[in-house]
Formats: sequence, structure tokens, C-alpha cells
Amino acid sequence: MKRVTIKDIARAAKVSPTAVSFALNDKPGISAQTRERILTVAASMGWSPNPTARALSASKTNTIGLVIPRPNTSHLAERFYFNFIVGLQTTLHSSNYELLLHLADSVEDELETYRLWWAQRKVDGVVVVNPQEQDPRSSLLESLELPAVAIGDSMPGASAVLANDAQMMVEIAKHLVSREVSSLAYICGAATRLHAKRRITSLRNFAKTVVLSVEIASNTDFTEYAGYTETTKLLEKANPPQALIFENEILALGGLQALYDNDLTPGKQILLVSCEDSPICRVVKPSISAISRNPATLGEHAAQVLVSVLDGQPPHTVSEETPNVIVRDSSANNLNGTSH
Amino acid sequence: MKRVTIKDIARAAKVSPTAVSFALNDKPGISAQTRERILTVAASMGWSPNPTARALSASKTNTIGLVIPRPNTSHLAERFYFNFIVGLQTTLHSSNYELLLHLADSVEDELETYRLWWAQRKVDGVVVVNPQEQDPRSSLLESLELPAVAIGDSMPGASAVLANDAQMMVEIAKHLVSREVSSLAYICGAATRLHAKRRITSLRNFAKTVVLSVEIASNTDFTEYAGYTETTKLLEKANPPQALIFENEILALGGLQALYDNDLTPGKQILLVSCEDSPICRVVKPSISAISRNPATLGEHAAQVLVSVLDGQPPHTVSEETPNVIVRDSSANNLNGTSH
DNA sequence: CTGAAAGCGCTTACAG
DNA sequence: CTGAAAGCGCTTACAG
Repeated sequence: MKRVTIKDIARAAKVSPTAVSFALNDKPGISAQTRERILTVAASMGWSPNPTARALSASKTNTIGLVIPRPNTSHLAERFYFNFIVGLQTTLHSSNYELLLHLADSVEDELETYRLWWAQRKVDGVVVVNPQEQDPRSSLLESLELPAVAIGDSMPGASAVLANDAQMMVEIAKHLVSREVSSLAYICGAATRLHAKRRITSLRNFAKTVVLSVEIASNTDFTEYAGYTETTKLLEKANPPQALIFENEILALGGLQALYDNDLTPGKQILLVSCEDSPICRVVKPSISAISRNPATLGEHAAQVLVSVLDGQPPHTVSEETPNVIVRDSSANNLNGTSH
Repeated sequence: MKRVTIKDIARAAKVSPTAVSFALNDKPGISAQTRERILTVAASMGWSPNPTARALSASKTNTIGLVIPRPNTSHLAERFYFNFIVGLQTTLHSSNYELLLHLADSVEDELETYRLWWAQRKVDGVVVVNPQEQDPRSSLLESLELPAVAIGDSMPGASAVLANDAQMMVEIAKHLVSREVSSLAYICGAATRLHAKRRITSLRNFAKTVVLSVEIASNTDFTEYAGYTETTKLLEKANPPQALIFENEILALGGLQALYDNDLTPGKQILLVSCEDSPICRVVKPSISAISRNPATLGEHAAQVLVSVLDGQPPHTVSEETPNVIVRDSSANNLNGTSH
């Protein structure tokens, strides 16, 4: 079956290809009845636009790019990125955009990918994950003038969807305080990251407004073993914290083991909350309270921001809603067991 | 900065655009030295090809499409698809192909997507997941003559990457027999699916070759509760099976609970193996033996097959290697505890 | 071996 | 309001 083109329609409707293009794209410069007739003919001939031709002519690709670090073995990242992509794709699809995905082996690879994509006009804009301080991507994107949206934190020269980490930490702390906790520790990966800093600052500021002491235990690692080690160290202190907040559930799992090894009852003598949720939090004993955020929603918002920028809006920033604590056994009751 | 085109190079090198195109695409019809000169000029001017123009002219998109069911809440599917996409993308990238992703809300949506993609020439071929018996996608793809590769099972009119489910079941059964098991049950979702049928047949055939009795417990559900219920039913029999094979780890989790509720020691009085692995299998007590397959590898193979077909190879089928059982506490020792 | 020309299917100034 | 024409950047018959 041969492709139906604009020319075929023009011939059939006895008008010029220009007129057909105008009618099909709902542009002014054509009478209502001519437009009507053209649309009817186009439909009857089963015409559908050729996106490639459109892209070439309009020098717009209707494609946005996403570069993510090539997955190591973290199932956390897998779940996050998959759902993030699902969200992106959902919004992009309804806005008539495509998604281009690249797995970067290094920062250099990522930078090179942006350069190439833009040089070849493969994308109209990009989504940038894990913004860092002094991020080399920031200056590249700016000098390229490649439209971008950063995820989680702001980035100079790009739009952004902010994750509201600060408020999230306050929610967790409030939850624990309501369980009669007056001292807690935050166990996280490298405390130097933008994300981590923001969370820690928020936690400390909140602690000043209530009776609450805060400790930070950070480790460059995200392994179960790191969670075990850091928790053990905390327990050896003169006044161990009454509650532990873990950056993710893998660290929490290690922490749990440390509690058992020290004959402490989690959920009673010491409360636990994880900043990331996963099926694991539900199946361990006791089940672990966790923050649940929907990466798909984040993806949808990111796509909305970027698409609006590509449609001519100035770069801008939006914030995610503050997520809630899903309360499970590890923090269901008050400290030392009086029911909440 | 203005785009460098083939015309610019032609002017600078004092040849025709045709010659430039030939040189750049390594086609015959041009002398070695001219080619050399053109390439030098192109490089010095920083030329890079415009894929859009190429696609329009060659009416080839260098894009393949993947439709997956819009995720419900299954983290199993999330992990699988993410890694599958990673694998696809890895091979596609090195073959200069892009990946287009669509999330289908229904079979109709999926069919419509194939029609649209092909009508608009958005893809050169597609990857089809979850082939079924009497699959409506099969006839559509055939009538469209849209090149396709089916994943896991064969599909008329498409290439395929087979998952080797039959041999996998034999591996599991052999493993259990080596642990002195002489009766087992397979607990799975709807037994009517192509996949399930193949596995069951394989298990039964193998059972004829050794001293082994096989039962099948199927349920339309994949919930933990389904695993619990089916396992409980099996335990109520006069001669309960000595080992349980679960289609995935969620079912296995329910099964584990059922054993505890019946005061049976998993890994000793009854052995367990899951056909899907996940971090959950490692963290539960006892840890659950599981089959580990790499969806990324599957994705790479799928991409290889499809790309080779698009390069002119006739449609063909390849098989994945048979995966191994990762032995954990739930089947580390012989039945009733004598160490293996 | 080499070049001038038409074409892929669309959009968009430009002139009526 | 309408149409003839040029152009997006490349490829590929076709003729020398």
C-alpha cells in the first residue's frame, strides 16, 4: 500500500499542498469551508502525518532525551528509573513527544551524549537526573543552550522539579516525636551530596523547635553492611538515639540486624523509618515504616515542565508535594511500647 | 553556530554533494584519494549527520518500538522491564538504532500503536512481549508486514528469543532430587498460559525419568495470599509434597508463611525454590533458592535478532541459555537436614 | 570514477 | 483568502 501524502490530498481536493498543510495544522489563511473539505478528503484517504518529514522541515524533533547512569546492581535505582520513565513517557505521549534514552558509563559519556544529541538535532531538550554542586553538566547545557529540566534539585540554567526533601525530613521527625522520641540519628550515604546536605540542615533546624537531639551517621556506601556498621557505632555511644532514620531500605535492613545483635527490640526500644519504600519494608519483621514517593508522578511533572519550556514558556521550577510516612510496625507504637 | 551540511563540505572540497554523500557513507563510486580529502574536510568542519534528513530520504527510521503493558503495581515487572530495556538499548545504541517505548492500557491500545507506528513510519520493527496462544498481535503484524521479534515464546510471522523454560524446570527438579526429594509441587499463576503449560509439561516429562511425583497448584492470582492458600491446600493432603517450586518470589513468600503456620521448618522438612529472584529472596528467613535470569541479556539478544532482520537476514529464532539455580537456605541441605 | 538532478513529505516565507 | 516555489539535509537513480 502506497503512502498517502499531502500532495495526493491536494490533487484530490483540487487545492495546493500549502492549503492542505494549513488545514491539517489548523493555521489561519484558509476559509472554513475549504478547510472542512480538505480535512474530509484527508480522512477519507487515510492520511497520517510523516513525523520525519515534519521534523526535517520544522527543524524540531519532538523528542526529549534522558541520560541515566548505567545500572550497577541497585534494585532501588531500577525501580525508580523504570517508574520515572513510565511517568515521563505518559506525559510525553499525550504531548506528542518521544523519549530517547541513553545509559551513560561516566560523566564524560553523559556530556558527550548531550553534545551529540544537540549537534545532530536528535532532541529538543533533555531531562537531567541527580544534579550536583558545581555540576559540569550545568555549564555544558548552558553553553549549548540546550533546554533542560533538572530532577530533585535546581541547576543553573535549567528548569527544575524539586523533590521537597527538607519538608519530608520534618514529616519524619514529627512522626517520631509524636511517638515520644527525643533523640534520633539519620544514617545516610555521603553527607556531602546536595540532597543529603539539605536533609540534614532541615532536620537540625527542626530539632531546634522541639525537644530533639539529632545525630548524623554517614558512609560512602549504600550496602546492608554499611547500615549495620553505622548502626552498631551509634548503639555503642553513651546515649544511643531512640530512633533511626535510614536513607534507604537497604541501610535499614543492616540497621535492623544490628539491633537484633544488640538484643534491642526494633519498634519498641528503638524506632525505625526508611526514606525509601519497597516490598522489602513490608516483608521484614518488624515491617519498616517508610516514605513512599511515586517516581512516575515526578516523571510526569518533569515532562510537563520541559514540554512547556519547549512550547515557549520561560524556564521555571516546580515543587513536588511533600510525601507522607507510611506507618508500619517499626514505628507504629510509642517508644517503649505504650500504644500510640 | 550554523549547521554544517553536506553542501558546505561539497563547496569546501570542490566536489558534488553526491560525492560527499558517497564518501561519508563509504559507498563505491569514488576514488580513494577524493574520499580521503572529503573525509578530512568534513572532520575539520565538524560535520555530523542529520538523522532526520537521512530517515526521510532513505525512508528508514533506525528506530524500533517496544510496547509494554502499563505497570500495575508489580515490582517484579518493573525490574524485569527496566533491565530488559537497558539490554535492548545497549545493543540498539551500538547498532545506531533508537528505542521507542509505549505503555499500553489494553490489547487494543497495543494493536493500535503498531498500526500507527507503521503508518507513520515511526519504527522499522517492534519487540513483542508476552506472546500468547492465538495472539491477535500475530495476525496484525503479519498483515502489516511489520518486522517483529517475540520475547520468551515463538509467534507466527515473527522472529523470537526463546526463554528455555522447559530446561529450567528440569534444572530445578534435578536440584531438588539431588536433595533427596521424591515429590514436589509447582505453584503458579493461571496454568493455561503458554509459558505455564510448557513448564508443567517439562516437569511431568522429567518426573517419568526419575522417582518423582509432581503436583500442580495454580491460581489466577500472583499475590502473597494466593501463595499462602495454595500451599495450605497442598499441606492438607494425605501425602504433602516434599518440595515446592513457586512461579515467583511473591507466591513463595506466602508459601513460607503457610509452612510456619503449620509448624513446618522450611529448608528442612520441606524445600523451596522460586523461579524468580529478587532481593526479597535473600532477606527472608530462610533465604529462598531462586532462578536468576538476566533480563538485560534477553534484551540484548532481542535487539540483535531484530536488527539483523532489519539488515536483511530472514526472520529467525534464538534460544537463551538455561539459567542455574542459586542455592540458598531453603534448599541448601538434603530433605530432613542431612547436609548435602 | 564523477556530477547534475530529482526526490523523500512536509512547512513557511513570498507574492498574488 | 489562496497558490507557486523554495527549502529542511540527505540519498539515489540516472546520465556522462
